[in-house]
Amino acid sequence: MQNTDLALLMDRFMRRIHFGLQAKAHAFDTAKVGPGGGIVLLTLADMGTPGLQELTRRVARDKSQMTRTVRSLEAKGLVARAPSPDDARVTLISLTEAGEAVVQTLQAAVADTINDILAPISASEKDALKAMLERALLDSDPDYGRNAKT
Amino acid sequence: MQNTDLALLMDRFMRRIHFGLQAKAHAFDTAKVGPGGGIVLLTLADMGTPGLQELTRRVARDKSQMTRTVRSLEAKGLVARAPSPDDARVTLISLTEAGEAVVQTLQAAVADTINDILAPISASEKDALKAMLERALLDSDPDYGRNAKT
DNA sequence: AGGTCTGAGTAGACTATGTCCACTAAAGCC
DNA sequence: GGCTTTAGTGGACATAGTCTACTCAGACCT
Repeated sequence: MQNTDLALLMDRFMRRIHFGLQAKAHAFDTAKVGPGGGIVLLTLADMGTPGLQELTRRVARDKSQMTRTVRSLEAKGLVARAPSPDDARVTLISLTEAGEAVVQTLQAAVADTINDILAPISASEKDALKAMLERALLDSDPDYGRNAKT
Repeated sequence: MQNTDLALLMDRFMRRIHFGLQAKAHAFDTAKVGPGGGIVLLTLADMGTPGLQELTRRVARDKSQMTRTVRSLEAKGLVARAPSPDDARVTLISLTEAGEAVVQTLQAAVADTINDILAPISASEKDALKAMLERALLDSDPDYGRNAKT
């Protein structure tokens, strides 16, 4: 019943990744994107060309913060923003060529770090782990969105 | 090879927990301990009476930040600090009665939230998940598992 | 039409965390 | 005794998180 420690384990796991990446950041974070920007870029690679809100919900961060993060990425030439043709309120965000390139290095670095940490875990277990998390997250994507006020 | 998305999944998972807890924080965070303090308290419940550095390593946070977090918890009467009899440099940190009580509520709230999210995952899978993370962390972290409280 | 409401995005202000680095003091070691 | 290491503290600064308020475009009326 004590699932509490699962949260602690995950927290430690995330930090482990964080430090692992940080240790070799100089080698790949050429665009000086930082953790926040990195997550956004990777997510973007996964989503295609979402609106800012979709993106915000996916990475579960605050609207206004996402505005700022995206702006900083735009300033670095890694993402582009364009008004949606369907709805003039939404801004579509997409990776630029340069952004794609950065994503490649990021993915390599992250995969590398994770593989280090997950070394004692077999490939099939890794898949199971991933599938589990996917299933849990897919199931309910409720509006824990701040500002959602729905 | 694409283990990158595992990191993204975990990140989302953690945030889900975070927001889940935040949503009902008013109901249990009577001591207004916040996420940072909460993790420390829970870890403390798990470790017993570690020195500040052991604790710092376990939660993988910065030394000086831990000093501050612990001080704020001490100010709230949730933890106590005492010089180690063995080594005058180390300060041992322990939960007070009040701290234990808070830990109880925290654990209940966290377990509750996690169970919500992990609803589509069977109990045995949860165990497997936990075991996997434990194994991965144990392997590369010499500090893990020490001072386990009876 | 005009009026009102909702949803997307931006901006500001403030708090909390994270990160770096310099510093004191007690051990530990020749 | 001097020299090096280790635990903890404090300061300064950067990044991320939170909350509120605002603009503007669609949607939905009648």
